Amino acid sequence: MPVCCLLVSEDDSHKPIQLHHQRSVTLGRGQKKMFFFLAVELRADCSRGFISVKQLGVNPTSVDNVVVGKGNQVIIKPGQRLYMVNQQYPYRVKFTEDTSTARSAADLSKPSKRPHQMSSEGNGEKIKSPANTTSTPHTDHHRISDDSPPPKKTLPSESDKSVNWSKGINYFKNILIAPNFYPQVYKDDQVVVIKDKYPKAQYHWLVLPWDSISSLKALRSEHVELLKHMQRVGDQMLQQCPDAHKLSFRLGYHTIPSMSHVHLHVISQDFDSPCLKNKKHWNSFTTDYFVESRDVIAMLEHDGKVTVKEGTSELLKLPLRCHVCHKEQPTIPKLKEHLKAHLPS
DNA sequence: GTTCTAGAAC
DNA sequence: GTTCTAGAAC
Repeated sequence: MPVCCLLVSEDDSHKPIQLHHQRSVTLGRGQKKMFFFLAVELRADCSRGFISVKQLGVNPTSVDNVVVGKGNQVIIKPGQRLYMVNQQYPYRVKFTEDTSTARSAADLSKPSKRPHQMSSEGNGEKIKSPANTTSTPHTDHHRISDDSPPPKKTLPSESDKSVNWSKGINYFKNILIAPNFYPQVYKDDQVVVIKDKYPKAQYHWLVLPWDSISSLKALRSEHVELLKHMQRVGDQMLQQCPDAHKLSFRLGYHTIPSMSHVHLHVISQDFDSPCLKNKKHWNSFTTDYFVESRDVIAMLEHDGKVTVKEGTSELLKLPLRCHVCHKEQPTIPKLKEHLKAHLPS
């Protein structure tokens, strides 16, 4: 077969993917089962000049304006545009005899590849953010975007209806497939940073590893470097935060997170947010329910694991106490009124 | 994780 | 009467 089929990334995020005649290639099917939702199966027919596209996972795939849908298969011909992950990654089909610029699709479907790499290569890739497209002077190849404080009210979204926040996989699914509502402010080959959908302070980011770690209990010595990296990335968020000089921040973990995917909270200590509504919210950030990132790392280095004291969940029921002056407050509204006194002028 | 709401607290 | 919380439902 003299003709070669190429899937060309329109945003030039990587070299064209070469597809061989009648040989199925699955993109986005990583080592981790949780990423199966991203998978798309491609099979080129070089003699007839089309690629059949089958959406295996829930990752919204579309050809031009037509959504493929999970389990469905469509044909894409030269001139048509294939989108993966909610119109994020556009591709065009090209049939050519020149294979010099192509990168074998086999490379992309290796099990060790993480799914977000299906669109680009290397560490610290840039992130498209509709909110802000300026680069920061702090990094050469990382783009950190949208450093404005969170809006007082969050926008409703279609995807919210399908969110089950208690399951890490769904949380991840939404981070990846609905980037407009879960803006990725940074990502590299190890982690992704998003703004907390329901920020409990003026600045509240989550640093999530691509590789799923269910809870602090699952952490082992081998995770030390990842956790250190997460903390560095968290610190980097502060470097580009315009209010970092006047606000204080804490970086840490909830000992018993409701979301089953280890994530580092980077949160300013003003706790000035309409999303902070109840005792559980407050105590989860101001009691020992919240453990400092450095303490988790130290524990892991020292003991090879992280132990959570029994009865930690009871801390969430403690009376409301100001984290600055430790004065007890009777209700959330009173606490919020009190906190204003500690805000920087 | 959030939203909703009955009933406790005031 | 209103405000606020806590627990069920999602």
